[in-house]
Amino acid sequence: MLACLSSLRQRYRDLGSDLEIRIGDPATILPALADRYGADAVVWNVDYSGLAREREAAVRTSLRAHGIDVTTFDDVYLHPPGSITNNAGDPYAVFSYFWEKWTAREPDSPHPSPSPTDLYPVSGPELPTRRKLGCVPPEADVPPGGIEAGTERLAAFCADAIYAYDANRDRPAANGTSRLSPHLKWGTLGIRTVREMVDRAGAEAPNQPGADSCEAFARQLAWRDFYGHVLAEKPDTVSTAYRTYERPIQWRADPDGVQAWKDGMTGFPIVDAGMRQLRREAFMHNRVRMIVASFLTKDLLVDWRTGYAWFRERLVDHDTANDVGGWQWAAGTGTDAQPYFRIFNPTIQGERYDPDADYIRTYVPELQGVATDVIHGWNDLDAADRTTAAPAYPAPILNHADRRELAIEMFETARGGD
DNA sequence: CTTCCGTTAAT
DNA sequence: TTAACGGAA
Repeated sequence: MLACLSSLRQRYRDLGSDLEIRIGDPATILPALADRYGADAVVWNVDYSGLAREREAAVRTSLRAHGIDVTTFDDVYLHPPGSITNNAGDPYAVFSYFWEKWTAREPDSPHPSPSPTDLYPVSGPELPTRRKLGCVPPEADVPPGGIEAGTERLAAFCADAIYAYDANRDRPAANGTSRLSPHLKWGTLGIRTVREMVDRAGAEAPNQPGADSCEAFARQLAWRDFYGHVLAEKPDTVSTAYRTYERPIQWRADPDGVQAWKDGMTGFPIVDAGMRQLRREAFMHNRVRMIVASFLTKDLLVDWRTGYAWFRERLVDHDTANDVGGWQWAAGTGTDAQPYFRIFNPTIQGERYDPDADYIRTYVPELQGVATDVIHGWNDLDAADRTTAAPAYPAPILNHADRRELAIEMFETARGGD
């Protein structure tokens, strides 16, 4: 966020103005600023979460009371929440049909930047420090932020890696994802610009697999729009289940298990690698996000909201709609008709998506010199062999097969069975 | 025009 | 298991 503010401030300075930064209640600060500069109107892009909408309503009321006009734009999504419905006019609860409608719809072109006339010579307080903002995690090694970094990342991705996206996207060691999520979250890339570049890459694709790969990436942009639709339609789903069961799901309290999960000390290598990447980089590969989410909810049997809160605190790309959507999907309380008993096996996931265990070794130093089959077989090794292979790495903290049975039972009970 | 199935497919 | 569709009733 600080890198983004710094980048935006530089843009205004280059134009002979500045960015004025205030911290506090926008319903008080914005009318005061508008008065001070004699502004007729305040303009912003709409945010769609429940809290954001409450905030906006308060700011709007306050500005109107001061006789100041408000204009808002839909800028976050390609197709704004509510704009895509099923044939009955209702919101979609399943992605695949949403995707059909989404692809059939012509997207807007990028909007031109406002022309810089009548800029004021403002001077606000300096950027706050990470420490002053209470940044968590202060130690994380985050990628460069800001408009320039975002533009560079998009250009680099669309020039090359996007053609291998479909082949690499589920291989965390390949690092083949776009890494655009922080820029989409912080607004340092416009979604229409992203879509335009992706479409252009698709049109210029050297072959059919390349074009299909670009479409596979566009599908991820559609997921983002989909979860935006879902959250705007049901803002309560930030804290309550999208799908309700007959009885409340009996999640467990397991503070030790949750701590091991957060620390990357569960003894399931792919889970631990993901959780440590999160601490180290404030980022996690998306395939691994699904694996760790399944582990928390279906192996530790802990409420998805505990996991969501941790992601919200640690992820540089935390986005309410995406993270709530993803967590509820993994927990079996969300959109997309899924058999509730579909539970990830962390060992099989590790073998399938990190076959050479390179991702695991990158983030779990205790396993650095350990053979691939020993890493993937960690669950079945006996204690003596574990100690020999990697004395500092923990034994599995639970039995997946047992927990899988308990998870199924937990959902059977919630459905109203015995 | 509404409701009732059969079909399809699901990060 | 179930949303969504679409043709049949």
